Amino acid sequence: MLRTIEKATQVLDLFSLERPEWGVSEAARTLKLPKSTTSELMSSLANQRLLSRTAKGRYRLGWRLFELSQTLLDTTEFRIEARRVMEQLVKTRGETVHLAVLDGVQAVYVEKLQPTPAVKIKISRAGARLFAHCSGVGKVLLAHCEWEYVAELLEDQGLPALTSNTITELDALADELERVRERGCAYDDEETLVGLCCVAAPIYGSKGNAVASVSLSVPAYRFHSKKDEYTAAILEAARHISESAGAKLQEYPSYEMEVQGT
Amino acid sequence: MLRTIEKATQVLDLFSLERPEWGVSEAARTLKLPKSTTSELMSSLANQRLLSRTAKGRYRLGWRLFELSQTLLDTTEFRIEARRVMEQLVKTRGETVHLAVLDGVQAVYVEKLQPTPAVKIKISRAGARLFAHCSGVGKVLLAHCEWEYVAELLEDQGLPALTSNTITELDALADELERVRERGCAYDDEETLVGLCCVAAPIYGSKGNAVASVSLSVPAYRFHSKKDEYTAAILEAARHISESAGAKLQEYPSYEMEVQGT
DNA sequence: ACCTACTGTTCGGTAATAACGAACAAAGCG
DNA sequence: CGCTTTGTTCGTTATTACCGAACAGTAGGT
Repeated sequence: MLRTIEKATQVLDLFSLERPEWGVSEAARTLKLPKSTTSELMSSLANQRLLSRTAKGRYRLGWRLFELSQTLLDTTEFRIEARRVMEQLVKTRGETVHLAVLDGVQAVYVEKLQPTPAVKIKISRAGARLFAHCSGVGKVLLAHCEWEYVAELLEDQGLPALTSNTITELDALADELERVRERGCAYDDEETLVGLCCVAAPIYGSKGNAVASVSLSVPAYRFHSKKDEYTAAILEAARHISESAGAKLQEYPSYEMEVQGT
Repeated sequence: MLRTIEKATQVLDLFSLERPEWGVSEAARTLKLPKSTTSELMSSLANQRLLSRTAKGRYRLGWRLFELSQTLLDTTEFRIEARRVMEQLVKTRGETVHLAVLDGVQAVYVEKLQPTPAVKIKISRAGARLFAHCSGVGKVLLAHCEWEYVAELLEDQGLPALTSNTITELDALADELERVRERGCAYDDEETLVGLCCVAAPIYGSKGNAVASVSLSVPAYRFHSKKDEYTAAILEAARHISESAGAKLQEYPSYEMEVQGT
């Protein structure tokens, strides 16, 4: 583990929605690093365009992060088809749809679509990281990993209770994941947020492994009566995406040269 | 300049649309670094989730890049309003619209919208980096920087000729940028790609500085006859975005807690 | 089922280099 | 104007990233 890289990402992680701009001194204080060290770190990151300098010598996140993120997205096979199916799902069901991938032992929202201006779930957003043990998408993705791996990482992180329904014991989670595998989808019964339920289903890649998960998030009072209906819908959506995921590989053909347009 | 960070970004930059997956040995050969060094680099980046490991011990870009990119986008004031105006513009004009920011001495496309399935400009995409001296958006952004700064950076990079119309001399560019400032917009007369023209206008931030640029890209044969019309359209669009950009700062109010949704 | 050629990772000793505190100039503010 | 705080620079010390070789595991070909 290279310490410079560790520190560099600590710096990058400072930047948030609430605090998108940092000075060297503030950062140094927060990270408890010497000012000179922090200065060199941030200056180097800025040279690489992972940070950008503001007029006043302060720093913001740099656009190379956006570039890298775009090539990540554009080489994620299932994303285009997933988006198509998700739009369809939002239209027919009128509920919020999420797409997430597993990153370590946490899940990351890749996409979020919600019915135009209806009941909005403000809590989530694309790029947000969430606990896997208490979310529908998270449980689906964990269910398709080797348990040993999951257990080890979860021991370090713990299973914080976000609501009274959250599963907080490793054994209980193991049982739950077994059920998820059996029935082919996961439910979140107000385990993350009181009043919010969801169904999530796995998306399989060309090699048959679960690469992502889609979910339908519905207010609790509306969810239970139509549970089966929602379940069927998300399963079908996930199947559609999975089927075209393998084939979608051919849809990135040449992209030819790195010619620049205007 | 910390060498570890320099090497880390060299590694990150390996990943592209054509080559989204790299092994340690391949990377080491390409970067001309010892295999062990490269292994530690990539392994450390993976620990920080800037890379992710595939099943077979190879590497892909990591989802933390997406997270960081999203907070960058979500804290870029003008983006939401820009998108709204751009959609409008595509609808009324039926031509491709770009949004770009300056990053160093190059421009980066932040957004690209094109009329549904019409004549597509395949050359550009969001996240792409392009030479500033030969593109509409690029010239607009350069025009609003201090010339000394621009000149210095351009000397290092040079002014490669992408077509016979490309400005390749620093003096000529200085004159051109002066014209851009005077008339308030920049033209790209097949300077990047033969057959493609565009008009670009600056977006001003709350402090009156040019923070981004929007452009309208049109095939040459269609452009010249309607040049004035397109110019008026892009200027108005840019003005709209600029006006709401200052105010848009208040639209990110609390975002409250980092509660996680499902 | 073999063997070969490759993969990614581990391990120490060594030399390069990142860390650090102090001194610096510049900007912000009272 | 003077006081504080900003970001950057500098030179020395000790940390630490580098490197080659040896490692275990896999894929491919015979």
